[in-house]
Amino acid sequence: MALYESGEMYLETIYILSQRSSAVRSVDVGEYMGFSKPSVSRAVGLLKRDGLLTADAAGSLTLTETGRALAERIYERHTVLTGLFRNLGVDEKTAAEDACRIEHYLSDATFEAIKAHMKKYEGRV
Amino acid sequence: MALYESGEMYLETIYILSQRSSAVRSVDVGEYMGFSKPSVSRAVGLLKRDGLLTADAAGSLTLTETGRALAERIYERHTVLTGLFRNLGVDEKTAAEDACRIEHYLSDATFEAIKAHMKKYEGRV
DNA sequence: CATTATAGTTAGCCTGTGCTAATTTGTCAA
DNA sequence: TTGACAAATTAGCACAGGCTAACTATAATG
Repeated sequence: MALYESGEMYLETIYILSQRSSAVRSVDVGEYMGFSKPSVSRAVGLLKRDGLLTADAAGSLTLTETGRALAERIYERHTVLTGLFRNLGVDEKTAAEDACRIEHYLSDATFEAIKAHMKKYEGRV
Repeated sequence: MALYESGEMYLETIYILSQRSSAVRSVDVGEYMGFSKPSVSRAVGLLKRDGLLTADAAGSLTLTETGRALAERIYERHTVLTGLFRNLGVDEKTAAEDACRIEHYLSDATFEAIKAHMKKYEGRV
């Protein structure tokens, strides 16, 4: 049950939308990500199959413990990396876009090193 | 003629091998990257079609101006990113592996910011 | 000369992940 | 009740980029 970039992006999106709204449906995920309904439908089906989320009768999506943990992991990477790039002088939008692309590919070791570095400099520019 | 991660990796590999050896053949590229001969054959064919490299009768591969420029761009990203991670305390191997994965996904803006930062601290740990 | 090893290509398969078209399902208003 | 819209699904396509199997072509060696 390997999780690829795509799956991580869906989890992260559902996690973010869950914090803004009481109910997250597939159609909301598709709109946020700019993907078609069938693409979301399949992706959600795979995540469901892999035990990372559940859907109630109304189509409202809820991350499982495992799913939420994975989503939080990616989301933390997203925020820390965005912060790193911002600190280096990159504009907010570009920083977030770059973080979004590379957040899936960093090893734990490297991410932890970046995080430690950011912590050390937090509060300063 | 969009160049994807795969194409960039092949160019970078050919560039690296070219600096170590007088002649680089497809089989050398495959061995270095751990890919099969047919995979290399197709990739090289695409790069040839796109004007990024040429092959002589003996099968020796040479990057064109455009191809070499692209390879150097990626290789620079590789070295700078590896240096960044090393500076943060990541071991050489992991730093290089991570650099290898994300070097394709950074915007120019973010990479230039990282490079400027590295330059500022060069000579120090 | 015949055999064998090496290099490259062709054909075709698999998986991930997007898409459109068409269909089902469910709710809500005329 | 029925017609319409919104949400979701199914079927099937495209493309990137790996793979194996099998073939060809060339070079080296007994």
